[in-house]
Amino acid sequence: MSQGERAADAMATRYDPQAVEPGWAARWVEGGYFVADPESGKEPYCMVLPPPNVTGRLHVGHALGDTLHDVLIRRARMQGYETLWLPGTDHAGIATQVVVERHLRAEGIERRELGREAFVERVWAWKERYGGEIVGQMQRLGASCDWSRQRFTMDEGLSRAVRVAFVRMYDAGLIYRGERLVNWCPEDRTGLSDSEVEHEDVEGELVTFRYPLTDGSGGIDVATTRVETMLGDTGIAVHPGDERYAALVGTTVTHPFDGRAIPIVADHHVDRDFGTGAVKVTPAHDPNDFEIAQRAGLPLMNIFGPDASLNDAVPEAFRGLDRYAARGAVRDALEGLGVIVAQERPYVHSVGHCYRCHTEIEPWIAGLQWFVKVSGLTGPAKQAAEDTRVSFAPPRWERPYVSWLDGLRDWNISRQLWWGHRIPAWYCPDGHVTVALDDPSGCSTCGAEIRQDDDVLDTWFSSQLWPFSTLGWPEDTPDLRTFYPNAVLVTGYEILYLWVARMIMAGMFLMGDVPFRHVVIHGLVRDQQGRKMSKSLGNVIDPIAMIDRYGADALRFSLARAATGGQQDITLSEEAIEGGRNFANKLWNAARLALRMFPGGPPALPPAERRTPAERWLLSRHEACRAEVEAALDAYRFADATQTLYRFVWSEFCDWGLEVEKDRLDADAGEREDATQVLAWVLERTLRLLHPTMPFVTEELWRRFEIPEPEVVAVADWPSPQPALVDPEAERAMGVVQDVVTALRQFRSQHGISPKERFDAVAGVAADVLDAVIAQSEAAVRLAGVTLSVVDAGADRRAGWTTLPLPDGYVQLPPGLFDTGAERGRLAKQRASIDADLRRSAAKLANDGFIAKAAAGVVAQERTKHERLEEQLAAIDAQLVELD
RNA sequence: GGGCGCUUAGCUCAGCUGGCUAGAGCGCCUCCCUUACAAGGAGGAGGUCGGGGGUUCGAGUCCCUCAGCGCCCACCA
Repeated sequence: MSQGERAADAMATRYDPQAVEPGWAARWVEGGYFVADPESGKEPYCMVLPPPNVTGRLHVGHALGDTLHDVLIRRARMQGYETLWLPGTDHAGIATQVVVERHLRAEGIERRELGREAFVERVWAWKERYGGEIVGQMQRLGASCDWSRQRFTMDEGLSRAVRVAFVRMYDAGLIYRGERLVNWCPEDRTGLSDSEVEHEDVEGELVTFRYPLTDGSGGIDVATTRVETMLGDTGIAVHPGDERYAALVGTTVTHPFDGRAIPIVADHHVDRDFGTGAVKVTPAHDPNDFEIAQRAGLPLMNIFGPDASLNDAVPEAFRGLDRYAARGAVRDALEGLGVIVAQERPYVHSVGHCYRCHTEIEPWIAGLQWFVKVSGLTGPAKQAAEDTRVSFAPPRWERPYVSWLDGLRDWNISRQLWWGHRIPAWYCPDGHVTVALDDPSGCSTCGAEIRQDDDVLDTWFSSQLWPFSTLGWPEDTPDLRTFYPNAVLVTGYEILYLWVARMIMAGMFLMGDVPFRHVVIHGLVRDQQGRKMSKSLGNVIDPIAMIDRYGADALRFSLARAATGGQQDITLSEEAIEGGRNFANKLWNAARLALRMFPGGPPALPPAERRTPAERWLLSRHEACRAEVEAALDAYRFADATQTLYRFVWSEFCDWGLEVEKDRLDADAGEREDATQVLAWVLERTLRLLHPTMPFVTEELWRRFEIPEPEVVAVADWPSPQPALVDPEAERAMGVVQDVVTALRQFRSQHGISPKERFDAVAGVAADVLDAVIAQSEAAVRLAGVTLSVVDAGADRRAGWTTLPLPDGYVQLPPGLFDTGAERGRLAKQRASIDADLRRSAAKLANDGFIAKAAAGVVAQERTKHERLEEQLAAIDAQLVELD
């Protein structure tokens, strides 16, 4: 008994992922296969992991992204690139702060009581304790990251990068400080950038009420969805060209609650046709009103505190009310005054919400904030896409990217949080600003004592540096020199603006080059009904539970197969993952059979003249599969690549290749060895093609080949093209064998003939495939359960036998095997179908336009088809006559 | 208001530059525990390709239009 025999015999009838996956995950890391060497001289291929929140756990969206990354990087590694997939985590300012705050509150500890320093310490402790979880989960998934290069957005190097970026942008005039209305989240108590605000339609109420003119000559009607803000109105605006109000511009109205005189101003922003054509202006709580006020010189009147309750600027009766209570109170008060003109309800309008806690955003003056001046950054970022230095897959994402840049407004980067990169700006009592790389000891202007800005930077400010800060920037490191720009960025479309666009802007400005050459955009994972996965719906698929149940390969397979670029999102179900598990098992068992007699070592194909037609067919099909996988992955068509492999393994290698070769595996030594080598050769290469998608099972099976070098398939060569294996003749011959077998099986099934019952059959095949079909007839005999003779289709047919027409030949069966009536019915049905096709074909050929205009090949093909159908029809008719 | 995507079998989806009889997985029906695999094998049923119009010899595929679903962007008082 050879070694190979023992290995195969030792294989269980079922593949058990749990038994093999942890071992390989550990072995890969121990072997250092994923550790990049910037000095290797090989062509680089680098990707950075979109950093998950440091406190996060792996969800199925991560699993999708990680799988696609891993498919690309594992293939690139096998292709001989110097690969680096750099992992890490994000400090995720608001999200993490809120989590820790909530946790502390449960212990009865309030953040503010704790104080800034102590609180930040607590967050660090939290991070140390729970931070690494997602890394372990990614390893279970098989992610081939270079774990030795793991980074965190707040580690020392990256914090330095943030400072350098800030200072450089400041020095270049791209960062400034200003007082503006910001998107304030009253729950998280911080300002947000425009990108962090999610607009949603909300049912509200449009109230129209009347402001009395100060001179007592009447009133002016204004409409609003937020009546409570009238407490902070400092103006009324009308369109400059609106004749209805022209005479009133320059006069004032009187505020009904506090008697303030409020000027009526003209502004082009006002839409004459909306409502009454007059707008109340609340500059401190509405971005448009803020701008109108700037233009008209109206004062700001802040009526809310940080929690969005009314402050002391409003009449006493309203103080302390939160904004929703205030809305009702003010409306009632107006009602009491009898000045409400109309109430439209429900009135649907769009309202901004915090992307973290979903609280309604309150436009608010939060003091001086830092902004990134985007006008200096968008141009190169746009240009990079337009001249395809950055390309998108699918390409349709380029347009939204460009138009987002076009409409971009300055980016508010100040966050009123404690967890994050503190803004490197210091202020002295005289108001001088010091921005410095290293903590300064005094004001850079006057030397006075200074105090650092209390705020931290937007999390995305550090994220935008990720493709180069993780490589060592601002130091000029070997990693940075070798791996920047990254080859590919893989991410979901939901952070195209938040993250991708900003990395490109930052990369162009700070590095002078794009951060990555290709952006691969994937969708959201939804459940089978297309619903978003959510805890409340109970439809969340937990990737770790799936790995426990079906194995990581099964999960990866199902995700890769679902990742079709066509539609926006993908659907996933547990059944789909089960399908992946079944496939891994199929592969396992195929190997169990194919390697039964395999002696070990690199498989070697026997010389061409010793290969059977079926073997030549299998090799040809394998090469076609290889080429298709290659093309699909080059184009980031993950689903196509996966599906192609699935089809080849299951429907070709297993269903026909192995089935036909079984005979030879049982034959005597020479034949058996040849067959074993062919199957092993194909299987071994197929494992390599499959490895990026299903790394564990392929590694486990590949090991059984006992190939001395390399030690793992993870670093084996990616299969190279084998054009010499393309063999159309063998494909045609094997096609005929398949047709013969299938026709016989159909016949058997349709007539309820037991699989155990053997009968005679004659296959008539074209002269040019005759020898090849004869060579495979033994297999055909076994697969169809008949005693088969193969003859030239041109020879005389057996009288009295039933003829089953094939696309390319026929099969004959002896009489008396079946019920005549049933066979007549079967033939009649078949005849109808063929007749319909024949008519369609005839009509086409009778069409002069078709003959004249269609490509010659198409016409010739149609003629061949027509002839074939005619022959088939004739055969059936003869058959029917015979039966009568 | 602007833009994008989707609508193909009971379900989830493929169908590239228009051209064999529109495919796959799951589900369903029949038969089979045949020594690689019952997480399997063999066979089968099931589709007016959302509606309408057009271009073309020929349309699931290209164009127009209508309808429905989903998403993104927008200063919708």
